[in-house]
Amino acid sequence: MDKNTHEGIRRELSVGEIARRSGVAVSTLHFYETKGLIESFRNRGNQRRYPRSVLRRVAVIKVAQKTGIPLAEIRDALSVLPHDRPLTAHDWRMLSETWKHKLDERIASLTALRDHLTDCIGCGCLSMTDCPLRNPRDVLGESGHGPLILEEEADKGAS
Amino acid sequence: MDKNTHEGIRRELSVGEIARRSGVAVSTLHFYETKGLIESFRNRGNQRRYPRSVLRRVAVIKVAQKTGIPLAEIRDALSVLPHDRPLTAHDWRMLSETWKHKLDERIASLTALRDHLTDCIGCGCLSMTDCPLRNPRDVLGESGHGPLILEEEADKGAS
DNA sequence: TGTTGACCTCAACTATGCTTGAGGTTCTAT
DNA sequence: ATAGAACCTCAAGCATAGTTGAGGTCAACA
Repeated sequence: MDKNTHEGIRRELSVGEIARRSGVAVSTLHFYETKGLIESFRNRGNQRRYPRSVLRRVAVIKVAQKTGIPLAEIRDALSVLPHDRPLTAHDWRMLSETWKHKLDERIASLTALRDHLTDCIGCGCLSMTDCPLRNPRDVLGESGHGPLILEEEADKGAS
Repeated sequence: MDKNTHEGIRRELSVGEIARRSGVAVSTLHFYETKGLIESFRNRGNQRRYPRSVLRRVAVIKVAQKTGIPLAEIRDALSVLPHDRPLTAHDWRMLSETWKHKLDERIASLTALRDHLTDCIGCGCLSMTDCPLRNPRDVLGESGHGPLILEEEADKGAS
């Protein structure tokens, strides 16, 4: 009677239910699974079944994404936590504090950029040597491609 | 004598020179050209030549990118400006003010997110209905995919 | 029992922002 | 004149974050 059908107390949720409850597409859940962010087991018909804890996990993933953390990093952060038990308050504190720091850094970078931009709206120099907007040292190390060789607009002699 | 060779007064720069002076790769300049962000003319051997004004243009592109503006939008913003004359102080003020506003918004979003995160570090609820972190209304409309249908964790009856 | 919706896999496609490589040409210095 | 650097085009590849579609199976309700 009412074990895993109709409505009732279900500990196992299907992919469609997770999708509806978490607000992400079914294809995204499949995708997250291939990337190791979430896990499922299968029922005898090979359909995915999830423990309720995956709902929390997906919620955490979405929050982390909003802060700008790439999926691979989210996966690594979550990888220390077992898939089959809900995240504890402690787990969440660890994760959210780490991510908050990163977010703080991102905000600081963008704020610095904005301040430079504000200063430079009046001047418009964009000099590679002088303008803080052009200086790659302080603002946003978003791509780790190593230092660019920045030769300068050294020939000021052009008429 | 010394017209376009060796060193001297060159108004026309090759792609390699632009790359060195602006700090972007040659391939990137080609790419920007295909995307309509910059333009070049050709010498009689079919090699690209650029007016010096493209240096400023590339500088502006890089700054805009740092603020998180996608290339297509940068292209549109720059499209109203002629390629063959340097950006004026006025041009720059228009562009940088627009971008500053967007940057302000981004910062505001991220700051709101961080504040929610700070609040939620202690609670860890992540409730879809109650938690500001889960509420999609205020934070970061980064993807314009339309509103998600967010059904809720409505069955609180699970043991 | 039958139909229909939900599910399965796997490959291919989207978009952004480039880089890399092959195969060939041009420029510049000596 | 010739070597080598710099340039050309075009196609393919990479990384991120997914979506879409084809072809087929399963589950749940009537």
